[in-house]
Amino acid sequence: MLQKPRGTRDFLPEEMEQRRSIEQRMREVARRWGYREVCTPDFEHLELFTMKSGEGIIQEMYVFEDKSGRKMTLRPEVTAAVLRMYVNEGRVIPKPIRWCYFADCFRYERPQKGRYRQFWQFGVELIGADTALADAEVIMLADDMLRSTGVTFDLHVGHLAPMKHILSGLDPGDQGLIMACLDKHDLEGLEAVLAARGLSHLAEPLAALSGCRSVDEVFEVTGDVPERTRIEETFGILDSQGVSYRPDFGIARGLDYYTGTVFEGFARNLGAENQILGGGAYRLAHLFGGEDVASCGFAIGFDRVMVSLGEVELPHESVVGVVCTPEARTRALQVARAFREAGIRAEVDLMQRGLSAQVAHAAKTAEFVVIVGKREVEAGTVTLKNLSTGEQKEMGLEDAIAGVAGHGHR
RNA sequence: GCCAGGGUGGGGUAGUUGGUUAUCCUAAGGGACUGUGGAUCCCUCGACCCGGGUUCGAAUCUCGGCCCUGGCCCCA
Repeated sequence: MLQKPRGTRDFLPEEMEQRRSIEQRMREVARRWGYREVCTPDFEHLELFTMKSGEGIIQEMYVFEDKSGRKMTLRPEVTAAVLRMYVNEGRVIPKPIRWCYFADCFRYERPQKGRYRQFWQFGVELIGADTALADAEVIMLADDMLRSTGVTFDLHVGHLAPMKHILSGLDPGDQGLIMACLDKHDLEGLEAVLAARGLSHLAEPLAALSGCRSVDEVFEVTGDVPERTRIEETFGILDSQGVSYRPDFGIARGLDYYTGTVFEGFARNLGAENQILGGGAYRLAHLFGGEDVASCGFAIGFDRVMVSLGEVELPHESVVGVVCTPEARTRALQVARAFREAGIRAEVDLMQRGLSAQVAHAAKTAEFVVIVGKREVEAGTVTLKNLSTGEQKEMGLEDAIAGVAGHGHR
């Protein structure tokens, strides 16, 4: 049998309905905050992503040549494309620009729990507002959106300036190593790296920074930094609005293009792949030929949210099985149409089953059965049977529709 | 890329000192049953991940690959 490609999934209707339901909650939150949906191509010029993230990412993307020999790739993320779109056609739009997207992305990596080669991200980008409130809004939106799904998570918020201040003057390679240790809160590894480079005097401030649980403590470690006022204002807004988060000034990994505020979210009940949110303030537009513009955004790992949530309860939907005898088929199709026009899901037998088998089948898949046979055709009625109670009654079509509509939601 | 554990009908499983036609449950289709229920009974459909090796004989042993699961690395 032909297998699906590695790291991809098929979704049966039951799972799709759950996914759409959670997606809809996220969309609704984005809408309320004024973030309008955009869509970019599933594939882009390879250059778009190498410009943003370097040549090293090529091995982790689905790269191909099109028939004209252009280097293309399936998108591994959406932010670069949104900023390209902004540079291409968004520059004349009044600022700030609030955009969101829900899109599948592709990365050629080893699959594991919560990590797939095709996966979905729900993200937002706020473009053109360079204020503390802009950063805070995006964080509050991320928090609101994750809460709407019901996922249990921890929100970490930080800023890159304090760490960069301590590390200023070191060579970039060493900075990277040190930041990786801090990001993992690996203090032993940190000490080893520092000792090997004769930088042991940095161990104490870096460890202190990693342990900071409030903004005040950060500046006790670093002293004044130019970004201090902005940082204090951002965190102050979050505090004033009762956002539940943990200050984390060790956030550092994989964030080369972030410029200031950074934040991450972690699902509490997932294993190794538990990060469900990543975002921050960045500047990218200049890479794609635009004027430099401040932006802030995030992406939610939709599939991980779904793994974390497990089974999602869906609203009840009444289903009607329309059952008929052969001579009543024309009338039965009219009856089914009338139910559908009233917004009720109605299904007819396609298998030429006998009446008994039709009812038995409906009992597996529906709450109601509407029987249309010779008797009903002659009387101009239908028989409505409630399959959960077993009650049945012959009545007019309008009454039957009202009876079903009054039963469930939707 | 690294480590570990796994792959038997659509789903779940039994079966490995190598030995007939591979077990059971479930789902699906049909029938018993031509105007009324998921029961019952009967029938049908349907699997040893792929390839090489050892052997008279491989689901079982062996090698390679593919895929899945958990962890590491990475994570734009």
